Amino acid sequence: MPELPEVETVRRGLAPWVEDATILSVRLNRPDLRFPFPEGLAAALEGRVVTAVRRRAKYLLMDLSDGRTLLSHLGMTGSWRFAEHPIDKPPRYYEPGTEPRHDHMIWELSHPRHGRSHLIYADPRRFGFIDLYDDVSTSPYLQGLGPEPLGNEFNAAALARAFRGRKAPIKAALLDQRVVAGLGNIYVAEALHRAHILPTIAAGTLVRADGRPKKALEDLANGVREVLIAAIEVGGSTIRDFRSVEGAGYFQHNFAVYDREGDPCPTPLCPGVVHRIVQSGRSTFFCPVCQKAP
DNA sequence: CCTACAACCTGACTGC
DNA sequence: TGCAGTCAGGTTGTAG
Repeated sequence: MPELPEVETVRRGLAPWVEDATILSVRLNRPDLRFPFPEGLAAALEGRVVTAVRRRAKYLLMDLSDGRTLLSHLGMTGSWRFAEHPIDKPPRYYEPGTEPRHDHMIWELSHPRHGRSHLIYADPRRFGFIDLYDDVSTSPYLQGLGPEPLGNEFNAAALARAFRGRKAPIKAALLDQRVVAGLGNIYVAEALHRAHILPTIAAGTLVRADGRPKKALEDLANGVREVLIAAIEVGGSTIRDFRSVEGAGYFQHNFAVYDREGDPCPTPLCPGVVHRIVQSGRSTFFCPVCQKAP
């Protein structure tokens, strides 16, 4: 899935075209994604205006004119895109026999300035999901999420509070959405490399005995922020099948370590080579020379 | 509290 | 060309 930069890229791509648009019709091509679609989803959406497109962690939130909010998670392979073809006679979405297999939900939109369009949610692996709330802040998915890494509450002190006493490897701890919300396998690897921290060390070793953060945690908080900002600036990463609303992102060309096993470490003057190990079943990429224990 | 692993799915790629 | 095996950006639940 899309991690935070990819979801933010999707949000920015959707917002200008979807905010203020009326959902004229909703077509569901199957009953479920990872979970069943909410009861009466199509009827609940039809006739509503989308008033805002927001993001929290890796969740996309669409506020509706009746006060409800649609929450969507893209899983590993979910995407929102507009139909490429001209919209003439809805609801004839595709030529017979040419319908893409994974276009699971299609909205017909009418926008006061941009006119009509079809917005499609596709998801080959169907790890994504959609839900609808009267008050989205009550959604169990949003409960317990850590701070937004680009918000004011995220800093070294927040990391120190979360990591104090924890023996889990720092890589696993950063993937924990309760610690900081929105990081995934790619950006954890990149942030740890920027901060020159070995992914295998226990998270608690970055906290001083008095509970205050060691210098390395300042570097880590900065590394997280910097890598996310840099990725958002170029539209996120496009690997395998991720696409933003408007097309490809380019951050994959800037990976320092992710999926670069055997490549020279890009840290200036570092003679190291990128290694790959497996931690809790997932690949970790790092440089064993310039990434160290504190 | 911790780790490992399986499960949910399809598609892309590798090696034989 | 085909086929089996492996791996993939996430989350959740289980067992140990």
